[in-house]
Amino acid sequence: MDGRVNETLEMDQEASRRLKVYYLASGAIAVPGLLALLAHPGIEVVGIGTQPDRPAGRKNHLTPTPVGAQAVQLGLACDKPASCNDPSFLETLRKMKLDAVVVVAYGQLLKKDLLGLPRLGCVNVHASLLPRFRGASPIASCLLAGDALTGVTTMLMDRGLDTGPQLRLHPLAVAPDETAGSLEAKLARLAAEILPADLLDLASGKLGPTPQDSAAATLCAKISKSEAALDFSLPALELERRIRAYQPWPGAFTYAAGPKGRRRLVVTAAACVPLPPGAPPGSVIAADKKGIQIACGQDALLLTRLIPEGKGEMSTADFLLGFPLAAGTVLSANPTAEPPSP
RNA sequence: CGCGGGGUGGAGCAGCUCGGUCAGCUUGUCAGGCUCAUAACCUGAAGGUCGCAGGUUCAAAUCCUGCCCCCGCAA
Repeated sequence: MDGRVNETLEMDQEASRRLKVYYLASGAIAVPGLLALLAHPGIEVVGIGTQPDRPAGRKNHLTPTPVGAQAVQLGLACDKPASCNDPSFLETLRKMKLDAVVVVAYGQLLKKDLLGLPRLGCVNVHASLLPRFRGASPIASCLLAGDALTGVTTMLMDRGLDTGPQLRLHPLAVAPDETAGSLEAKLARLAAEILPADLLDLASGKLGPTPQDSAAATLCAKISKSEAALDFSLPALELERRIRAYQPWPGAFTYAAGPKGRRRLVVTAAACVPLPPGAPPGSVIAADKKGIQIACGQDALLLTRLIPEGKGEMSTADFLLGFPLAAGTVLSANPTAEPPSP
């Protein structure tokens, strides 16, 4: 390549000072960070790696990860190793003489050889204030817990799951109506803002790793779809948090019986309203322009927006115009039988 | 070729199996009325190429073919 010659000539200039990083990431939350690094004059992104394309979507077509898709859009090459610990992939990285590997929502564990490969190590951006919510679902977990504050943490990776020494914590306030989707977008933006500086500060020695307080650590597991079934025997407060935490995925849902049979409803917005105990959980207290009010284990949940199966998102008021729900109807997460089932 | 639902006045739906007063219902908008007042009630009005393009037919929202878009499941 001709470019390489020029690069060499300018080595003594800024080129030699540019931090050479490899970006290893998959999820949407990692996309703004990639763009930020690409745009930063002090950083050279020498490669991008992501998880292999997987069958996804309604046609089960092979689909790239959000990061992979972004790379295509930018016209950049993108590695998709089946495993990032494969010797052949490690060899590719070694040749790049990397200062750092940046890992954001990648989805694979990095093993010892890879962790020790870059000069400065592997830097991870995690979507919580560590050591709280180590693991796979920090964003949803934060909403489920009702935390008012979360953020992103940069850390040097070690062999544990989000256990490496932290570099910096960057807090972010959680809005009362925050959903996993909105929070992810905010955290992605925050990550993009702070990532270049944290990397450069690490390189210059301005920033050093601090061990996490493991005693205060909490773990969060991957979300399973079954969690998204609304169990109205729980308190309304709890359910309202779930609706936000599981939005847009997997989508908190229930079923309602209508003229055409049971219909799956994904609830996208709801509010808690006080209700004296007594009504059976899941029963409709009222269904009007304000929404569908449903009795819960404690208080009631006012559903205000939902996605009926096969339709787009709509307000419950609109939904009711074409799907009348009488007070007393019982909603259940069980798709087949009536509530009193085996 | 993973399974399935849907695109009908601004919004949510019915009608499609058995083509022909079916362009209907609820809601919203506007006007008028009732009322101390109203998100309540009554009367009236405006507003639609029935997703797009072909085809069959005397006649298609309704049957046939192709395409576009949206959504639930699964992954």
